[in-house]
Amino acid sequence: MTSVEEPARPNGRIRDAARTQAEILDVATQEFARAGFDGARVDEIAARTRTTKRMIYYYFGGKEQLFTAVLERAYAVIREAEQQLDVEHLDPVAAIRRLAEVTFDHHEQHPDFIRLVSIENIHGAEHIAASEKLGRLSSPVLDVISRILASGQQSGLFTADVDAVDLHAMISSFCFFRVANRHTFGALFGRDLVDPAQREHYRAMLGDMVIAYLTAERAAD
Amino acid sequence: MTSVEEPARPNGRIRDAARTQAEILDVATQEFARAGFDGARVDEIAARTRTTKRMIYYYFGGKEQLFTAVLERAYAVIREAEQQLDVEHLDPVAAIRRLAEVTFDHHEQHPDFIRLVSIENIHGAEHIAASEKLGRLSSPVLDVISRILASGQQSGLFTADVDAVDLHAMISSFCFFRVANRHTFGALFGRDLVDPAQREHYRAMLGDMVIAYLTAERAAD
DNA sequence: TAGCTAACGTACTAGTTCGTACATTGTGAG
DNA sequence: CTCACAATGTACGAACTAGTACGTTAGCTA
Repeated sequence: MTSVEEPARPNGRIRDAARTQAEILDVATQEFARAGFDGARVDEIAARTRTTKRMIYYYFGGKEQLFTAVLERAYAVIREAEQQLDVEHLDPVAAIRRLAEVTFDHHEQHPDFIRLVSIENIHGAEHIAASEKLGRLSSPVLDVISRILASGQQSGLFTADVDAVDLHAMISSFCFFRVANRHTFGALFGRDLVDPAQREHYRAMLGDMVIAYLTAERAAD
Repeated sequence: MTSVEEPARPNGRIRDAARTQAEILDVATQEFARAGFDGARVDEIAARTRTTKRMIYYYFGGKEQLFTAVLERAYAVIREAEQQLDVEHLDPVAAIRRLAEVTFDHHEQHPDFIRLVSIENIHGAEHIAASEKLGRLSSPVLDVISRILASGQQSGLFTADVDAVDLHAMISSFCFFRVANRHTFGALFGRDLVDPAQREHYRAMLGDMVIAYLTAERAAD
C-alpha cells in the first residue's frame, strides 16, 4: 500500500509548502462537497492527506477559513474558463447559444463546485462575504453577455427586456438545477437529468429556450 | 415571558400527542432549514419546543427519521397547493403562464422548503429513498402539465419537443435558483433576485421564457 | 558549517452532541 | 374506580470533534 512515487526519505518527510497546501485544498474540496460544511470532518480531511491536521490550522487557520479557501479556488477555476470564452466572432444568436452550451458543459463537469455553491447558500454566503478575493470582483462572463446583448438588441434581433445579469441568471438556473437537484428530482419524478443519453436533449433545450426568449415577437407596450 | 395560552396545569403537563408531534416538526423544519442536516442540533430543536428531547426520539426515532418526517410534511404542502391548481378552463398559453406564476409564487413563499430540498440533494436524496410516503408518488402537477401540453401541441400552437417532466424542470429551475442561490448570486453580482421591487420583472420573465420556448417557430427537421 | 526559521508531527484537551436508562404522570377503557 | 399503557420529564454517558501545546527536522543563508 505504501506508494513509492516520491524518492524514499528517511522519515518520508519532504518540505513543499505549495504542494501541501494544494493537497489540503484538493481533499477539502471533496470532503466539503461530500458532506456539507458541518458534515465535513477536519480529521477526515487530514487523514486523506499526506500531511496532518496540524498543517490545516498552520496554513488556513481553521475550518471556516479552509472552506473559504476552497470556495475561492473553485470560483477561480470557473473564472478562468469564462475568460477562455471566444464568441465575439459569432453572430448574436450563435454567440448566445455557444455561451449557454459552455455554461451547460462546465456545470456538468464540475458537480463538486455546484455542491459547494449550494452549501454556501445554505450558510447565507457568509464565506464569500468574509473573502477578500471573492467580494464583488465581478465575473468576466458578464462583459461578454453585455456585448452580445447590445449587438443583438441594436440590430432588432433581440426583443427581450433583459440585461446581462438577468440573462446569466436564466442560463445558470437551468444548468445549476439540473446538476444540483439531480437526486431529489430523480427520486421524485424518476428521471435522471444528468443521464448521458439525455445530455444533447437538455443541451439543445437550454439553447432553444434562451434564443426563443430573446427573439420572441412581442406586442409593443 | 411565560405565556398563559393553555389552562395552567399543576406541572404544565398536558397530553396531546398530535400537538407535540406537530410542534416538533415545526421547530425541526426551521432548524434543519437554518443549518443543514449536520448543522442542526437536536438539543436546539428540543429547547425551542414545549416538550423535551426525549419526545423527539419517542415519536421519530432519531435525527435522520426526524429529517425524513420534516421532508414528508414539506412535500405534502406543495402537493396540496398543486391540487388547488385550476387552469383547465384557460387556453394553453394562459394556462402555462398561470402554472408558471403559481410555481414562482410558491417557491418565493416557502424558502424553508427550498433549503430543505437543497440539503436533501447534498445528501443524495437518501431520506426520500428511505421514505415510504415520498417514493415515486408522483406529483399532481405533472398531470396538469400533460393535459395542457397535449392540448397546445394538438392545436399546433406548441412546437417544442418536451414532455411534462421536462417542462416542470424548466419552470422549477428558474424558480428554485432564484430563491436557493439568492445569497451567492447577490454577493457575486450585486443583485438580489428576491428583491420585491424586481418581483414582477422576474415573474414576467419566467412566463415569457416558457411561452416563447413552447411557441417558437421551428425549422422542420 | 552553524544556526535560524519555516515546515512538519504527536499527543492531548475541552467542549459538544446524539442518544438512552430510568422515573413519573395523565387518561381512557372496562 | 382502578389499572394499564401512552405520554412525558430528568439525568447522564459514550463518542466524537475542533482546536492547541509542545516538540522535531529540513534546508536555506551568512
